Amino acid sequence: MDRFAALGDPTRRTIVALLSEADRRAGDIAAHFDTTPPAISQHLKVLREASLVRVERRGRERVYSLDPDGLAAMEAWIGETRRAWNGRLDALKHVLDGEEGR
Amino acid sequence: MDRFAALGDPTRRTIVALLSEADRRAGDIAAHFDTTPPAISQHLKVLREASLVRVERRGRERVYSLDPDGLAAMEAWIGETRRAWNGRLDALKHVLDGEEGR
DNA sequence: GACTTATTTAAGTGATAACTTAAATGTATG
DNA sequence: CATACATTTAAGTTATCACTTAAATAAGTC
Repeated sequence: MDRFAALGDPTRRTIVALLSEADRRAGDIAAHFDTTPPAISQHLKVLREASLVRVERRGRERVYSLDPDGLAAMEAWIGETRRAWNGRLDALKHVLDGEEGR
Repeated sequence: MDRFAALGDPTRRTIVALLSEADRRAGDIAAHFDTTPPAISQHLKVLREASLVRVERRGRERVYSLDPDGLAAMEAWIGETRRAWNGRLDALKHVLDGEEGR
């Protein structure tokens, strides 16, 4: 599952938001939801594989933290796409202003 | 289906990229893929409902264009999430520098 | 070392998403 | 106005996803 699909699930998006505030143990993350720990564990696996979060074993606990690289890559894709569109808009403006030759 | 889920599908992401380059008729979009026109039409419906693209009827054709507001909202969410994380990082740096009281 | 605690892995189920073909809608054209 | 064209809607199928419960793994505690 790619990064965008990973963030397509609202539960996973909430997890990412939680981790943007603070690193958290798996159990603490699960406590934020109505679902069972295994369900959250599976979501965390998806986020891990998408390089959106990282884990660190600490004793019998696992502490999750945000992996900013994954989010940065998504933001970059969207930003580039928007910039391409904006570029077209600017080109149109120039035409309307009679500046197409410059 | 929310915006993030809409962009979770690779075909739809390609459609968005195509529309960032130029407005296109539904049939031209479909021609870029191996799938049938109905499949693309369904993808376009999802993108429309997510406010990621817009349609304009032109005779018997429908011209699709990017709706930058949807992309902007996604970029904003990611940006804010990343900023929150960076903020924590900065706070940590201050602590390490012995500036936690300021 | 048995027992509890934290988390994951396994296996199975129901919902949904993406595709297909066929039919419907609406517009241009001879 | 009959026919072709562009696109969508409908209906059905298959694969995938998110969930559940049960079992496994691993690390602390008495």
